[in-house]
Amino acid sequence: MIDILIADDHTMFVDGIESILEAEEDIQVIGRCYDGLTILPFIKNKKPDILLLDVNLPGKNGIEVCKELNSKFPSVKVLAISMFNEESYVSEILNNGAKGYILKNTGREELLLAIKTVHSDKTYFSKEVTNTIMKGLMSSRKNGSKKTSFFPKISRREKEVLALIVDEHTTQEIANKLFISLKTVESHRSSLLSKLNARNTAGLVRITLENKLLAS
Amino acid sequence: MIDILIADDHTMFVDGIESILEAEEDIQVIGRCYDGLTILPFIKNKKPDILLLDVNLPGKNGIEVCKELNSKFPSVKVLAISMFNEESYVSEILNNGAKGYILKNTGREELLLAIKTVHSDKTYFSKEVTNTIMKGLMSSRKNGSKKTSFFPKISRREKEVLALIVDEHTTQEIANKLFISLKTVESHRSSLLSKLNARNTAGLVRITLENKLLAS
DNA sequence: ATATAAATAGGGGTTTCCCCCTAAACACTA
DNA sequence: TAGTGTTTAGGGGGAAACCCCTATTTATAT
Repeated sequence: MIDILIADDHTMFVDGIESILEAEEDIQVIGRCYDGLTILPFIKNKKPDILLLDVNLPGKNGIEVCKELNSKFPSVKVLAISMFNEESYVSEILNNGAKGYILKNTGREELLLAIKTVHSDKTYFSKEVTNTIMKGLMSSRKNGSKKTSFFPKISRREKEVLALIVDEHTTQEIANKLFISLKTVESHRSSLLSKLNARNTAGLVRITLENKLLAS
Repeated sequence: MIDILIADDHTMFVDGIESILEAEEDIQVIGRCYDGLTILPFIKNKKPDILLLDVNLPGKNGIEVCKELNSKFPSVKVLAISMFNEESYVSEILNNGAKGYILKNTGREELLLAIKTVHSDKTYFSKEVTNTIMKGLMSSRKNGSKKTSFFPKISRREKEVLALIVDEHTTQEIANKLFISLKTVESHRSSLLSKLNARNTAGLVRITLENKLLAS
């Protein structure tokens, strides 16, 4: 019997997966989480064999959850599920211990196959995801991993600054709000300009919104 | 018996809804479409009572489908389903004949209620969606405008300047590009700031992208 | 344990943005 | 034809952004 915990904020989707899995005799859904914060407390009580984990979760996103899980409860295998076939998501959650990654547009059969594969301690990636990873690898080899649509990690503080910039605050206002010096904020701004490959504030805002860099 | 056609590109999601609806005796899923292009041909053959329509569809998006459907097959009632609780989506698809709008994070019970409500020729909106619409209405009343956006008209030249600002060009560069004086561009910038009620360039870009002011 | 990255902060300088003001030429339209 | 809005353009000034540089302290990861 494979015990499964589903974590996704879309109730309808959770219901759907559950309905699919109900038909399977050797699979059992032992819990549902609708945000990132309730996952770890749940796992402290009951240990599922597999966590079906949405990458984009409110509260605490899937990547962080996966990271913590991997260090605290490494016996729980994570199968990541996402709407988005984006190289950044895929590589990041894989680097944090996920055993598989499938998209929400994969069917019933593939879902079951993925669960069983991951349960037998192998890794599973759907075909589209594999392609994406390969493309990502290839482009990073070509350009030395700089230019193409993938951004270096933006730190926690940089994100805070970025959010305030997008929200029309000036550097001085941001400094006051975060209780740090004007120069420090300027420092973060300049890191952001370079990391996001932007020329000015306009670019910072555009790139942030177009790539949903603050979503989570 | 209520005949239903599901249109969503996420197979797993379609399977899920189908599993939920299977348990209902008076509801029958008569078809599935995984993109926008196959919906109308399907409906020419079999006429469902209700179309569960994802707003974001590949091929042809939900709004266009809804529009065509409303003129060609007005007997088919559209219940829109979306990941996103965004005012623009909601109002647009409602203006094109959808009878209801629910989010993908609504549960099994609400899905069934929505289907039955729409089938009895009434409209159904989930609570979150209702809130969004109300907010949209209120903000548009505040600034007193005509249709979709609640901003004063932006002139042709202003739009050109705005587009270049969003594209990270400086005032001087814009002046060169448009063969006008620096001061003229500054003049346009200042009109834009005041018309869009922005404090600075960051706000200009954010408001432009969030309201899709350059889409047209 | 020791690189590596992040967060902090400063000096000093240039460029760009934003604001105030005015004002002419043109185009639409009531 | 008078009025409204658009596009053009200027002077002058202050604030903000951007750029170069260095440098310390503190997490984090290998």
